[in-house]
Amino acid sequence: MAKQSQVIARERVLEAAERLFAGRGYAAVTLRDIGQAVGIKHASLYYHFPRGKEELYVEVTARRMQRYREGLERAIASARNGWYERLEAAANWMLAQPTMYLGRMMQSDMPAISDEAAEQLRKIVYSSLLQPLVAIFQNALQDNPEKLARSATYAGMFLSLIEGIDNLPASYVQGSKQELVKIMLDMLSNGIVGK
Amino acid sequence: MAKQSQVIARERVLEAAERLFAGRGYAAVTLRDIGQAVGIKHASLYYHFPRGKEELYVEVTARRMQRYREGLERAIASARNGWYERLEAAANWMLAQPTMYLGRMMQSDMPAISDEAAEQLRKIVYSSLLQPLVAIFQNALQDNPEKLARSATYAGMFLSLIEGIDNLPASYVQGSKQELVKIMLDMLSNGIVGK
DNA sequence: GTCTATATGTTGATAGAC
DNA sequence: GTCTATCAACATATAGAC
Repeated sequence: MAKQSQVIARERVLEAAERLFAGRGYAAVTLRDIGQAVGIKHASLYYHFPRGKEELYVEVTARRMQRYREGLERAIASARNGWYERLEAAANWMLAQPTMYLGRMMQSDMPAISDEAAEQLRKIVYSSLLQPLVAIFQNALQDNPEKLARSATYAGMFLSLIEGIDNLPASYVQGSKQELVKIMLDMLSNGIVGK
Repeated sequence: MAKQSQVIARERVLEAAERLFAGRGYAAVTLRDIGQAVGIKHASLYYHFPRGKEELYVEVTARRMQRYREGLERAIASARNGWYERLEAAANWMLAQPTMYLGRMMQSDMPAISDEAAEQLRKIVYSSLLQPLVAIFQNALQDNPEKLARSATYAGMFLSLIEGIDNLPASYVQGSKQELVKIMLDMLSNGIVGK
């Protein structure tokens, strides 16, 4: 194939790799898969990413998380100014995205790459996902110092619940995702059982 | 090595395989790893499990989940007879076990095995983890038909929260796991923010 | 029951031509 | 920039001796 612009070729590789890694995870995607998706041989990938698969994975994952964070912050900012509305906007936006596979990322992909790369990515992933949510809780809990200090914990719980909605089998979660978000937010507001 | 009792040899293989698969997941464990852990060559594993790695994985995972369910039910039964105490007992018991890696199991291991095996295991996993929890919610919500119908959803949310506690990085969850359980249960009782 | 030997496939990576 | 060719490493799995 004819020589292409350096930037364009590299960008096409990044896009294909991002789509594949995000969908199947680190180990299940081979360099040959990525090459095939772009239309080049896998050996040619080393021209753009001399250090190979891991370098490619780190770069696309970092990129993906940063874009995710931007989208999440935008979705939150565009909601009305109450904590309920902001959490609802965050949840609905996240559930409208392709599944994040956070569990696989943390429990399967990270252990498969070098410790340094994993540590770097873990920070990016959690700051991208959690910080926008932490801000909502901090704002909502201003009047309650004890709970305010637990904003990060609440944000983590919220994130876990979102992930759970994406993962639980359909047979266990009757109703649409939007309805589940309402149930979830109702729980965060008033509790389930009442003590 | 001398010939051993059929049952004993097979059992030793199962134990080693279970420990390895539970810790590292399906793809990251090789038959050589399992053979080495037992002290035999990997080819010998085919004597006990003629259909190879996948058969071994399915058998140990099903076994593990059934034992998990028994332990969970026992922990719940030994708690005092309120929903709060039962959920607390369930949570603390689960967090005292080795990490389940449910996300990895569902998002990485299952896609790596055959569809039939995956479907079979998914049912076992979710029934083992969720049914004991569903029973608690059903009991607690008897007086509220609308919420009672959502018992499975609540149980799923509870499970997601437990998983989340196991997964979130230490920097985001100050405090011990027991304290986190209290925070979580307080949220399930009364909500976080109050509407 | 466990061994050795081997078949067969896949993977990430490198070297060098064009 | 992309190619072909090749490599070493490692995987699952099978055949047959002991």
